[in-house]
Amino acid sequence: MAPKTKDQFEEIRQRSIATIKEAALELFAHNGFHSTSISQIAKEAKVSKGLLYNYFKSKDALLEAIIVEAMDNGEHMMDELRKQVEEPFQLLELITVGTFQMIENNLHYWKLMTSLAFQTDVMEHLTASIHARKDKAIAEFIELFSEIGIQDAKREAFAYGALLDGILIQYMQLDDNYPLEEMKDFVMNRYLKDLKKRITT
Amino acid sequence: MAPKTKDQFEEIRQRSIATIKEAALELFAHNGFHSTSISQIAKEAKVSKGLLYNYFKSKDALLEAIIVEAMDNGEHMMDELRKQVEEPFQLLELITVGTFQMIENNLHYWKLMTSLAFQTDVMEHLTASIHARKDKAIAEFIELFSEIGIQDAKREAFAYGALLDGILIQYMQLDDNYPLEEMKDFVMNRYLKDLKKRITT
Amino acid sequence: MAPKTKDQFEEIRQRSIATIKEAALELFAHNGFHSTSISQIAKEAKVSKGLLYNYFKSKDALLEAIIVEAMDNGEHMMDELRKQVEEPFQLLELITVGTFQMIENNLHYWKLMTSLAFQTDVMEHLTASIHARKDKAIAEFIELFSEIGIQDAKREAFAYGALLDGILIQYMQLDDNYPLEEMKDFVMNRYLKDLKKRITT
Amino acid sequence: MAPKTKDQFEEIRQRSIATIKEAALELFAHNGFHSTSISQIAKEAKVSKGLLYNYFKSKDALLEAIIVEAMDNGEHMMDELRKQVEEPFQLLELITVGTFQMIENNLHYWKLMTSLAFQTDVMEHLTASIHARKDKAIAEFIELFSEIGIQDAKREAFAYGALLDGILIQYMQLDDNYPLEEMKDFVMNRYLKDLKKRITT
DNA sequence: TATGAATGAGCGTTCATTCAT
DNA sequence: TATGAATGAACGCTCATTCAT
Repeated sequence: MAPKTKDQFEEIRQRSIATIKEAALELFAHNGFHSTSISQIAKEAKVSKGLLYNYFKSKDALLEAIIVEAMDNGEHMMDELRKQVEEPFQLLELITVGTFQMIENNLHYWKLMTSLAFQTDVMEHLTASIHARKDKAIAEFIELFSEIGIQDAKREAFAYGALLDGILIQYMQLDDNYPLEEMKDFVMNRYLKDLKKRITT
Repeated sequence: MAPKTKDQFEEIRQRSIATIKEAALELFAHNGFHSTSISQIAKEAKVSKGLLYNYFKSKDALLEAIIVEAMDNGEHMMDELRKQVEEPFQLLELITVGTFQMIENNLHYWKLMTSLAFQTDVMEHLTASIHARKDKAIAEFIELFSEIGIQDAKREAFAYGALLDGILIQYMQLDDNYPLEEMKDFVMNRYLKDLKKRITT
Repeated sequence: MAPKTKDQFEEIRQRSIATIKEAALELFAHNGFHSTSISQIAKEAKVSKGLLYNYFKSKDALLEAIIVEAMDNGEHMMDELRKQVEEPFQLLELITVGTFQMIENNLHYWKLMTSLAFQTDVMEHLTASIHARKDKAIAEFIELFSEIGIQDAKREAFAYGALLDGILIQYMQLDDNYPLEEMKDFVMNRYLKDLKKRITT
Repeated sequence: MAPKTKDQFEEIRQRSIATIKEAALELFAHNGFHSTSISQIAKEAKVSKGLLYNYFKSKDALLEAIIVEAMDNGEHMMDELRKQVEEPFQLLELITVGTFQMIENNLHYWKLMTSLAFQTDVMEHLTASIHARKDKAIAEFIELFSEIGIQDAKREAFAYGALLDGILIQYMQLDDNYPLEEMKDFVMNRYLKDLKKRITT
């Protein structure tokens, strides 16, 4: 007879929200944002459309929640790495390896994120906070190059970032036809080695 | 009132087709593929929806025609460059400069192409011919590196391609916040210089 | 923790019911019946939707309860006036003044009531009791004219009622653009005066 | 093989628009604006929902079109009356009779209009032009009283308008229980007669 | 070749109502 | 008594596509 406690409700809420986000991510990633309907998501999450709208006030808001969660995860990973290693060059290496792993482990998800980044019609509805966080990440990356002692840190940071992004993007498009291992080797054993050589001298 | 000749009809056809493709490209580029309706395209092209469907059997087919035309233009540009310069390294430099120019001159268009490349829901309807042509372009690019005399041509070609793609993609996303000139300078005066040094030695 | 007595429960019930009705009236009056949702009412009343449905079996029933309460209040006011004055013509004057005051004090509320009176889709679900009470009020009004000694009481009562209703309705629609004071003066100092003259002669 | 002519298209358009407006008016009047769905209207008009939206960009716009048409008709009627009679008092008599006829002939429609006038949630979406036209009608009505030679024309015009509105509103609510014929007689043979007496003296 | 009226499936979204606790 | 998660039917609206002319 007694109503459910606040904690019980909160647990139910969180479970539903998580289920819905998982279903949405799965479908967005495989079929694209525009080609995925709310009905599909609700069905995949085994939940009514109405409930979905209890938790997310629009399809855009649902997408945004997913993106924000992903950014949180990414930032969390970075923080963890930073805690584990003090030495900045080593940190850069770890970040590089970690980035490759992230994409390989979740290819569909990153394809989604990449496509979204270029779909202005979708992105312009997302809050400014997302852009702010991207800017912050870039600044931190440049700062890292600075700490390493690289001359012209900004330029080198952008160049290195471009190289990584380029590799990952080509990998996303060519899949198994892309020589990912070779390129990883190139980055770790050539590009980064060269970079190190230039500092220490 | 005189009956039109076959040639006259053909000319009308070609003009209509071109007008429609231009209107569609304009709208797709600025508003996105999914956010652009056939009605909008027809109105922009000052043509009826019926006529549009006379020439393109579906929205997807219209998109495909646009992409194919763009690839034709790109390939044509490459052929022209190849005719103008014999020396392979100089050709690489020209291709690099030309690529930067292309993106800068038509930012919206390239954002569209890039976003499409990652939207599996749209791309999977496009014919295999597109993939074939992309593969061919990559092969030719590797071949160019080979001609230049670079060791490990495939790896270096991919790396260079990744660097360029990465720069352009970051530019597309950051717009005016991106240090494009610096990065162009980096590519032309550092990366390519280094590359050249390695051959001649 | 002591178990509540029956009276305590009843008091809680009555307080909840009153709070809900007040919240609903406020929202119906300002936003309209169809444009007000049960969720909004529950939130405004700081009560759960479930509780609301404990007390009112549907949205329509809630509306009906509000209307019935309003009619009760109106009838109560009339009874009070009748107790205070014996002389019928004076009573008519008081009723007239009171009616103007009622509408001026609660414009939104009376707009709601008026609009409802013409919305067959809403009203047809309300019980017959409302119509019965309206008929009774009309009969009493005619009776009052009869007591005053007016010839052709029914006709005159309807005419006077129409005049008042018309003024109030136009006031509701024109708001500040309506010469309400002038019209009140017209009713009290012309129409009623004429009426009186006709009796006493 | 030839496309339809402009005129043919226009005729088709006008026929469809008229059919849809008729169906919508019928349903709005009997069931209310909010309780009538676009689907119902489309079905009643034997037309697809899509076509309805070809001609009316929203449900609100459809309602507005209906109201505007009605106002046009009303104004047209007034103009016709004005052409037929020069003498202002006689014109007032004709307007009065015409108004009664209008409401009697189309009771459901006027119930709709009246209910809408009090539903702020619906009305606020309608253009200002409607309010402007109402203001103009009021001004002309006052002007007519002025021409008749009535002292205090504004006040008398408002009072007479209120009386008519009041009668019609009560008639709309009481239907067959309302002594409409008696009230018409009251207006024509008492109220208007009194009015006339006051001028000529 | 060319038109645009017409369709209908499906979209994102809302909301009165139910129910386990 | 009291909660709010959950439902699902229905809503207003869009749009790729068809077709008679």
